[in-house]
Amino acid sequence: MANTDGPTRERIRAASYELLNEKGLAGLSMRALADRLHIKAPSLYKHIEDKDEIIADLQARGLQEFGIAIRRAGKSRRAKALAYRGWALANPHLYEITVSIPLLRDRIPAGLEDGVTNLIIEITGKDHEHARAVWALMHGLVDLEIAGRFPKDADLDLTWKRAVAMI
Amino acid sequence: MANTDGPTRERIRAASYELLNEKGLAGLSMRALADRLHIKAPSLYKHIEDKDEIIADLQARGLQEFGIAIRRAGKSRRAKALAYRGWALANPHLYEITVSIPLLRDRIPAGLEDGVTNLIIEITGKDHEHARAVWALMHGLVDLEIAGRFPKDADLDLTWKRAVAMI
DNA sequence: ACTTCAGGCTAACACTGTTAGCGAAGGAGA
DNA sequence: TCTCCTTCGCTAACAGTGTTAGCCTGAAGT
Repeated sequence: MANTDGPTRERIRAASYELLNEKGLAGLSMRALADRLHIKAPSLYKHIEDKDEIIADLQARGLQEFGIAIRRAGKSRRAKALAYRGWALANPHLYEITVSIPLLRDRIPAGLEDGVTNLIIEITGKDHEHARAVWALMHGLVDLEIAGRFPKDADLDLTWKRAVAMI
Repeated sequence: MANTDGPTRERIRAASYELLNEKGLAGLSMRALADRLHIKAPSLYKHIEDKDEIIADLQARGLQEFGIAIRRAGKSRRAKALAYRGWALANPHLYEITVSIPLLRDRIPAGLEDGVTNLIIEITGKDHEHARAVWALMHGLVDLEIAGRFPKDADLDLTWKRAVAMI
């Protein structure tokens, strides 16, 4: 029987977190992960079900840490918005894994996604439709910035200032 | 010598366009592409350099068709915004290939990316910073919608109405 | 008729996630 | 202590990915 909750499993989770942050989503392969733990890739499957379990775990950690960062930020909409950008740029791979591949809803703790969504709604203080637009605005800015879609000489600080003013 | 501009190359381009729209980015493999042309995968390399050439070609077509759709829309900001959403939802895979993987700038026609960027700036009629925020807003809305991040019961028509009002 | 070459082909390589099955180490019970 | 069973490593392998090397055939040019 596979050990799905032992100390090795915890080490796998920790190593995958490091690997993601260092090498990005594309660098997160089962063999690279196994190398880091000085075991062979197939041995990972004695402790976890499949790669999606690792993905889901990282998505959950991403959502959680993101939520904490937003909560910690100052109360003003401006502070929250800058915290959004700041966290995403500081953790681009963690941000990527939560937004640019399908969210494995069945395998992350219930309520986690809603918790983050509600957090954004609280920030705006208005209705859900407005909150979604604000969320989309911040997500779009970060996504385009990380993807390098804005020209190098773009003044993104100023762009964010304008964006916050639009809210 | 490889034939890099013959009729077969044109057929490869056409087939890759179909394949992308039918099966999505994940379904666009060299072997699947070759199957559609009734040849074997390695034979593709007699006509093209590598897969990135196909990706770049599709990104260029995406940008071009997107630009046309936006230009054709009514002059109002609202009409333009709805055209943005409409085109992206009607061509999700083409939209995806232009925004969710790195844009192969060195391999798409010069000026194409700037053309689309300028188009968005024209829509807002304001400065670049404002235009970028508007672009991010629309991109974010579409990206989150395609990724299924909004709840099923979300009224996205209304969300877009609010978003347009924010512009 | 001879040569050249475009454009197919198969075999293979390095990579991906994953499964089957083997073997050694350690603990539990007689 | 002997035996048994579980845990947890391992290698070999499979199907998939993009890609390269090298072979062969048919057609076109001189």
